[in-house]
Amino acid sequence: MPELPEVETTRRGIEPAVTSRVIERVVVREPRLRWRVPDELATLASGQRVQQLRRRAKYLVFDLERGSMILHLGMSGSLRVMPATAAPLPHDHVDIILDSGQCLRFNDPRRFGSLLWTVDDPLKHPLLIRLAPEPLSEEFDAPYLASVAKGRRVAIKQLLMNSALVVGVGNIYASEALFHAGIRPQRSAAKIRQDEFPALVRSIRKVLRAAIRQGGTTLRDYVNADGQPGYFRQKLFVYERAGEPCRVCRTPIKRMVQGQRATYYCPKCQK
DNA sequence: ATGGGCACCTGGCTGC
DNA sequence: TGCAGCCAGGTGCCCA
Repeated sequence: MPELPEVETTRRGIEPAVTSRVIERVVVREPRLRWRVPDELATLASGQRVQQLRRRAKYLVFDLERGSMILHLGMSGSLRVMPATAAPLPHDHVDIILDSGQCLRFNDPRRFGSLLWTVDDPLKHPLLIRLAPEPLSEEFDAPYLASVAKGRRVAIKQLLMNSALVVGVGNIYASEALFHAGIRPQRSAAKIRQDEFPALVRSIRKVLRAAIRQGGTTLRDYVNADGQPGYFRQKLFVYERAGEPCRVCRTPIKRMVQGQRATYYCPKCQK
């Protein structure tokens, strides 16, 4: 599910409810997520005040006084703020119960999400340490993208989804950014011209920022901290629009498969 | 080092 | 109505 805009929307929605609150207890109803939720997490996190809630790529990092929780929403996860007394529904795997009487409830039908614990610098965690720069940071610019694309024979769309090179861009926003940059998804990264990188970087940033403004994209499962969907779906130019007219030139949008993932593009607008 | 394919899991939809 | 088959916002791991 969630790509950077949905994770960032979740972070912003949850932050006011958790920052400076004490975690009273953690209820793990289903520990079998992508990685088993550590048995000791509930005990170690309980009684600790939340110092800050950060996002790194598609991970949420809850920094406590001693240790951090690292949470990933996977494909179908969502995190909501609600009264701790609310009855749990199917796939409500974890509750983080706060001293405010509210809880953060983690729901994830497919269980591709994860909830981990570390007492070290969370950014040095094995899952986070190799992540590329944030696409909305200054570090991510045309010379950077050109340098990581150099000599890479993979398709540019798959390169954009490689978290060692670019983070936060998943299946929706890779297709969307390439549309706005006028680049065909199947072109080899090595064959992107130098003069195309600035437009591609601008498109990635523009699409991610615009999606955050709309509260992300809801296709199926995703809801924000208040249980509301994101509204960026209405602003998608190609994703899940196969056969429909391009919003710019009316040519039917095409669908193809790359690396076992659907890719959408306009055969006329994208070269 | 790079790239391709598989695995993990549940649920919704399509078409026979 | 039932059911097989396909598809879905991610990503670590294994293999060539």
